[in-house]
Amino acid sequence: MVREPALEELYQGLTTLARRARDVGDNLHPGLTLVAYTLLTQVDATPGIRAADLAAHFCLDKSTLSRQLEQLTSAGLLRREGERPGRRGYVLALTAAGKKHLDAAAQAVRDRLAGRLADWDDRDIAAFAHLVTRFNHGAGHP
Amino acid sequence: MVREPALEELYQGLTTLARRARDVGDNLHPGLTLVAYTLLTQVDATPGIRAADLAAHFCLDKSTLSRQLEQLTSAGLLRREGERPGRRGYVLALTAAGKKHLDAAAQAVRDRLAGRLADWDDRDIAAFAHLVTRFNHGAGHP
DNA sequence: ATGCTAGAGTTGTAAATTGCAACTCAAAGA
DNA sequence: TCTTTGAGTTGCAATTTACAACTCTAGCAT
Repeated sequence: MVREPALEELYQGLTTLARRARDVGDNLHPGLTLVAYTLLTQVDATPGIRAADLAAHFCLDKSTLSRQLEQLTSAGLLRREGERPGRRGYVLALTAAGKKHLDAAAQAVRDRLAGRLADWDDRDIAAFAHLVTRFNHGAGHP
Repeated sequence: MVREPALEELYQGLTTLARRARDVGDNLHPGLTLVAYTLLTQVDATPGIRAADLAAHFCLDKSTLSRQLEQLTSAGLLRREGERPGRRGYVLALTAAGKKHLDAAAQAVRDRLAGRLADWDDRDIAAFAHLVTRFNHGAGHP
């Protein structure tokens, strides 16, 4: 198999990435934890999303999400909207403050990331982004 | 800028990856935590590596590594060898048992990952692996 | 309608992962 | 020889997470 070495390299790279995440996250979006950033981003990108959907997306326990969403809610960044007919639970949405914080953090992320990838060309960045997205799509529902 | 949307997609993908890491790791290499797997792999791949080098590589604190290496050592997977002249600290190396566990885990990883990427072609996998590696190389020393 | 089932969320509890600060120890260098 | 500095350890606390047991209620079948 030609792909075996590549699989190994890939997994090693992904695990390294994962273990560095806290450090990178702290540097990249000051003021917003990695947890907060990922949740706000996902809520913003997925209208009508509920806590259970977030749990499935990130492969986390309901209880973990419950507590983290509680924090964001009482911080005024997130809001629980009414239910949707045909589905239980409540729908999540950003507050105006949440949207503002997320936008600022996203801008900071783009700037920092652009700096770190200054010597990459546009095609490589786009390819990398698409591959990561594709990888994440396949995962989570094995 | 054309790259702005790609940067955003990339970072979102990377953070999602990071937050799923525990779950993925548990599934991928049963019996070895994500921490243990990453450390053993790195020690195996980098002869003469020391604790401080690992800390730098993973952007973690010395104390974190100290404790994690202690666990692996007392589990009989890792061994502290003598010092190297001109450099302080001691050199880490896998024991026979550590090598055996790591090899088994790596095989499991390849199998599982191959299953998850069954519909990818070899070129995409290789490209993904190289991009991740390149990204990790750039990071950590800003 | 009535009642059962199952999905959504919360809370109690415990474990794992990590960082910071203060420390010891010994090697490098002046 | 003596000072500096790098490597590692330990005390402490915060964060992140899972599992289990619970409540509540919407949806379904009878």
